[in-house]
Amino acid sequence: MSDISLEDIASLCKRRGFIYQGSEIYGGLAGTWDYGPLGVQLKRNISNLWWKMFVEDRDDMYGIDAAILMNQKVWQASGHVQTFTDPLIECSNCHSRFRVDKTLDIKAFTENLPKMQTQWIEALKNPISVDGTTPPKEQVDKLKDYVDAAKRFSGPLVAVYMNQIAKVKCPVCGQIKWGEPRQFNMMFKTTIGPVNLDPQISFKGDTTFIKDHNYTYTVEGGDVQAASNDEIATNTVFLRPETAQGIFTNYKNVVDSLYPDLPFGLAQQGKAFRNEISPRDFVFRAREFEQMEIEYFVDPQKWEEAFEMWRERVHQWLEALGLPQESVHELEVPADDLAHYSRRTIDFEFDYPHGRDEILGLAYRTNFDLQNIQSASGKSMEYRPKDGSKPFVPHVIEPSFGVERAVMAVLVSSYREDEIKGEKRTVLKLPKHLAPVRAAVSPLLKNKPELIAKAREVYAMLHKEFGAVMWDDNGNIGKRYRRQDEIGTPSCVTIDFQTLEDNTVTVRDRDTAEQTRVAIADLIECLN
RNA sequence: GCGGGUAUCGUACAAUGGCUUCGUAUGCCAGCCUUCCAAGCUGGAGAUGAGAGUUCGAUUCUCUCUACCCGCACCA
Repeated sequence: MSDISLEDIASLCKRRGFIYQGSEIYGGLAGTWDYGPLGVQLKRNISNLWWKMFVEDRDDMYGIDAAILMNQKVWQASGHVQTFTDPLIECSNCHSRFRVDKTLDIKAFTENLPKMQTQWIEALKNPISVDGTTPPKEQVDKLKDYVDAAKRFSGPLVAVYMNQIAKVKCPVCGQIKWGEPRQFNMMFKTTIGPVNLDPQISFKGDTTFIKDHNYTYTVEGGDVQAASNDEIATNTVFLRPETAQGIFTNYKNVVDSLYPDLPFGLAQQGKAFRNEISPRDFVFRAREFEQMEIEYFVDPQKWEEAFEMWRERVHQWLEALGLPQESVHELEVPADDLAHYSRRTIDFEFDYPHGRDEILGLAYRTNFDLQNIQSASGKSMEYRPKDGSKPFVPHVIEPSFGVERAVMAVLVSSYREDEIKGEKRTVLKLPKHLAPVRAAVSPLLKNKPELIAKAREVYAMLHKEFGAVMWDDNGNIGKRYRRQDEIGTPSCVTIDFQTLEDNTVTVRDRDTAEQTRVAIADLIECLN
């Protein structure tokens, strides 16, 4: 990538009304971003293009728009509740998971930690094993992992990780094969209805049980103790961490109402929320973001051809965004890194200023989600082929897109600093179909009423045709061109004295700075 | 979450324990001027992220918080 920095982009975005820090006036809120007039137009142009390419232009695709708030069972069935809880460690042997801070005694390790870290770091500098030979690479790498983990986690987490060395056994299987401790819960929680309802009180012997929405208390001899805050209250709902589940939960509705031929897909655009530990890199990783997702339902025998079809479509999409081919990379996720539900995944990556990073994903999710819904709801997710052959639960190919990541990639790849006649300029070479302002209309001079009047006519005409057309009579003509360059306006239309005589205008091109004389009658066609 | 850095008009930078509380450029607003690539003139609005502390006095020193950037980690 070039030497464009994220700060250059962020600065331009703020200065020209694309993107602002969320809640900025109150000091901001980490991981949130607000779109200004130009930003929202750019973003919409991108998501509208997506909708057109993947829904409207296809016979096998249908749109839906599910609620953000969904029954908590959605997230229980999908596995999100289970895996998105407090810091956990997993036993790699029996896959039991434990609350790091509750399950294990950690005092001894905490005390020994600094010493152990020092020893490890020293050992890494000169990796020689007890018998004087160089240890195998895997062993050294493993040791590096330990040190990384030690640096990464503080307090109880580190301590638990130390258990690997300190021979604390898994309470379930007795083995010592702990994975890394992890913070799992990334779902935002909220509550439906009033929270402080009257608690239910019951008695048994000398003990009083008080249960309200979030806690069960036991009262013995005057002490009240929280006995459990682990269970999810019935009025708890989660903000969706992905839009995909809104599609899966409506699969049956769509089949029942439209009965599309297989294969078919459902598409959805919408906000999703993740409580990221550290939002980063401008809008790349935010706590509130927008996804565009497709679940494409297929006969399990035919998943590979569908996968290849989408892989090709994804490339067409990236091309339509105007991203340079050399900045886009496919990363085949290795089998042992695949999510448990996936049998194949390709991450599509883009060269952002902060490094190569994921812009979208393409995953074969098998029938994992529909199967889960079927078991959890007790309702059949089977598809009955119209030829009378045996019903089955369809498998799924999932292309998943992040809107902000697309916006950012488009901005990055169109941002240029070049020169016109020895003067520096900043220009966004946005594809014409994405530019927030399609064209700007200017009277050559601001103090000549006849020019203004004519320019207003032209502006009205173009505004009616394209909508996103800007009137600009600020400063002199050169300034206006530069201003429009900076926001990526592809064409500037200028009304001069010749216009008054022959009804032609000059159209100035953003990229070449060349001007052509065009009859007003041909203008719309010319700008198209 | 860990470590490092930053925070001054919209933007990019400057300066200062006080004196009239802050300069420059650009942008912005009003007016004039201007016949195609950031010309010029006049006038104007606009800032020390938030909160505490030290001090006679803090934008400046200290602490806390918040946000962003960089390096890790995380990204199911």
